[in-house]
Order: sequence, then C-alpha cells, then structure tokens
Amino acid sequence: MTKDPIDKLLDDAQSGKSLFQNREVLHYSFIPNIILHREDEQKKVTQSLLPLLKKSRPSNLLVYGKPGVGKTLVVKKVLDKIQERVKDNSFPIHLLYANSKEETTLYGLLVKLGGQLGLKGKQLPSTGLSISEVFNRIIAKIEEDELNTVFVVDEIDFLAELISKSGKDILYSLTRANERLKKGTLTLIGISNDLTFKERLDPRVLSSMSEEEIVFTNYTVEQIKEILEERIKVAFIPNSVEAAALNLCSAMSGQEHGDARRAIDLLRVAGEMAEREQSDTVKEDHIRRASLKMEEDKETTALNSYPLHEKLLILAVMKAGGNTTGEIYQSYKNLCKITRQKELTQRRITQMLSEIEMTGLITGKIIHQGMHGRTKKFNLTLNADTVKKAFKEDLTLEDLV
DNA sequence: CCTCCACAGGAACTGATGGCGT
DNA sequence: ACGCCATCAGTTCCTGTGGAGG
Repeated sequence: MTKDPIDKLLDDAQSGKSLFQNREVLHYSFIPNIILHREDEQKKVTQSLLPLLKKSRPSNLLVYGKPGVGKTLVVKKVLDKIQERVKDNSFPIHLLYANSKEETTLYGLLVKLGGQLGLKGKQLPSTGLSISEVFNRIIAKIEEDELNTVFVVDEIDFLAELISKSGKDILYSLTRANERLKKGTLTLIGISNDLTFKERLDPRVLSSMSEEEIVFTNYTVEQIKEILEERIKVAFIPNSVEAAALNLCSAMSGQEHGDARRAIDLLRVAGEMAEREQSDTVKEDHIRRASLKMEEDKETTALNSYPLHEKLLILAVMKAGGNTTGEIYQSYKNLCKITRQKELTQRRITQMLSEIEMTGLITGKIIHQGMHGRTKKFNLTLNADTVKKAFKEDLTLEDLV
C-alpha cells in the first residue's frame, strides 16, 4: 500500500517506528473486500440484481439495517463486481451513489446523481432550475445514451423526509421512471437505517420500491471481534494490539447496536494514541481514553459548528440549567443585550431548542404544571467546561464565558 | 368537574440569496 | 432585463393540552 509521504516522514521523525503497517484499513469504508458475516446478505443482494447480467432491469430494492452493519459496503461490493463482469460486453452499467444525509436538499441530491451521470456545468447547474426540470434532464440523458443505471440512495428515509416537506413526489417519479424510458433502465436501491420508514411511505411508491427487501441484522459482540481481528491483521504490525484491548473495543461498540464502524474508528483512534505515546502495544487504557476523546471531539465540533444564536442559546441553557423555556428565553435575551445582538422570537427559540435537542447536546422534558401551564425543561448533557472551552474562541462570546 | 395557564408545535408566509431560461 | 425556481432563516398567527387549584 502506498502511504502518504508526509505522513511517513512525520511518523518516522516522531517515533522511529510505527504501530501501523496499513492505516487505511482502519477507515471503515475503505476496504470493501473485508466483509465478514454477511455471506447471506451478499448472496441475496446479488440475486436480486442478477437481471442486470441478462440485460434486463432488476426489481427495485430496499435494504434495511442499523448503522454500521455493512449495508452500504455490501451493496457497493456487489455492484462493483457486477460492473466488472459486464465491463467488456457493450452493456454498460452506471452506478450512481448518493447519501441523502449529505445532500441536505432534494435538489442537491438530484444534482449529485446527475453529476455522476456525466451531466455537468451548463447541463446541470447547481441551482436555478426547477426540480422537475433536473429530473427530466437526467431521464433524457439516460435515454440518449441508452444507459443502464442503478441509483443507490443511502439513508433514503431522509430523502422521504425532504419530499414530504416539499410535496414533490420524486420518489414516485423515480420508481416509475422506467415506464417513461424507451431506452436504458433505471433501478433504485434504497438503503435505510429506519425499519419503520416503510410505513410512512406513500403506498404507490411502496409497491414499486419494495419489490425486494433485505434486512441486515446487527452484529454480535463476537462477530465484531472477528471483524476487528481481520482488520488488525492488515492494519497493525503483528502483536501490537493486546487481547484485552481488543475485547474491550468490541464490547464497547458491540453491546449497544453492533456497530462495526464505531468499533473500527475507536480502534484507529486508540492506535494513533498509543503510537503517539510511543507505546509498543495498544492497551485497554488506550481504548478507554480514545472513547472519551472521540466523545469529546464530537461534542466540541458540534458546539463550534452552531451559528451564533444557537450558541447563545446553549449558553442560556447552561446558565438557566434545568429551567423552563420561558426562563431560558429570558436568559437568552439578556445574553443578546450583552452581545448587542438582535433577539429572535420565542417561536424560533423553541424550534432551535428542539433542533439542538435532536443532536443530543441538551435534553428536554415536557412537564405539565397544571394551572401553570405546559412547558419544557431543558438540561445540558455535557459538562459546562466543555462548552466554555469550545466557545472561548468565538469573539462575540469571549467575555461571556 | 371545570378552568385556565404557559407554553408546544403546526402552517403559512416573507425577504434574501443565487442562478437559471429566454 | 425579466420572471421563475428552490432554499433558508425567521416571523406571524394559530390551535392544542395535562393537571393544580378553585
């Protein structure tokens, strides 16, 4: 494996020797060849896509499973293989992959897909057109080049959410696009974390979307351990991860949802930590500290990425911890005065509060106080120091913390 | 048993941004 | 040059509600 030369130099300078022999393996998505415990699923996915080899359109496909159980990995691997098979025989298959979580809007998602089809610049501007226009251009392109396309839409539940907001029925159009296509085909593969997502779907879409369904089960702790072992073999130099560390790592991320991605990330961070400390092995303690560090980093970046008023609001929650919306709003208005910001309406504040609540930085609890009405009490879930540290760099907030 | 509080949270709208087609 | 389209942050107006206190 080639290694970034800068990395290599820095590594050598730092410690003389590295714990790693191939770092990349410890990035979950980089090594699609290492997939364990997913033989059944691989088989099923392949089977349902088999018609592609026979030059016809396979059924649309829905794939379910919790995060980090290898859904995307398996789908990508199967499609890669299929693509390789048909590469030479004048039956090109185009793979389009988009993640609905990364593209925040419907428009963005379509543009991303279109871009992978080779539409660019003037043909597909990143703004300005109507959604149906973009859609038509994609269809036109498929038809014109007689393409056989497979749309892989990751986290399709998010897409469904966007659609329900805007009222545009793109999923329906997508699933029925084949009826419009004279040449070329379009297959939709939806990947969803949410097993209940189906119920919220338009029945018309549902019937054509879920022609086939595959459910991925969670990994067990045991399986996660094997997955980690497999990666360790490639990633680390031999005998540099202690058994206790491995056990802890798989237990920590395995017990909850069987999330292999988290386990691998954790191992990587722990490894880097151990290396930096010039330790010869990755120990249990490294895993523990890595887990804490990841948690804290996540919080800090989340805090920093909020816009000003959300930050003020978090400070207000901190000051008026455990208090009702009304009190927090007062506290927030004070902060606005101090920082000379225009204060927003309470309606917006409640909305922001529930947005922040969704990310888990604060928790809210609805309480009924009889005569004294209904309100929601919010609490910070992280400790105040983390917040202070994170906000210190923000100039407008400097003197508040 | 009824009342009435203090908000929750939905819906519809506005104005700004950015970029299209013609 | 003009109208149009999507999106985002924010506003205005609104209806709904569990239960303490009367």
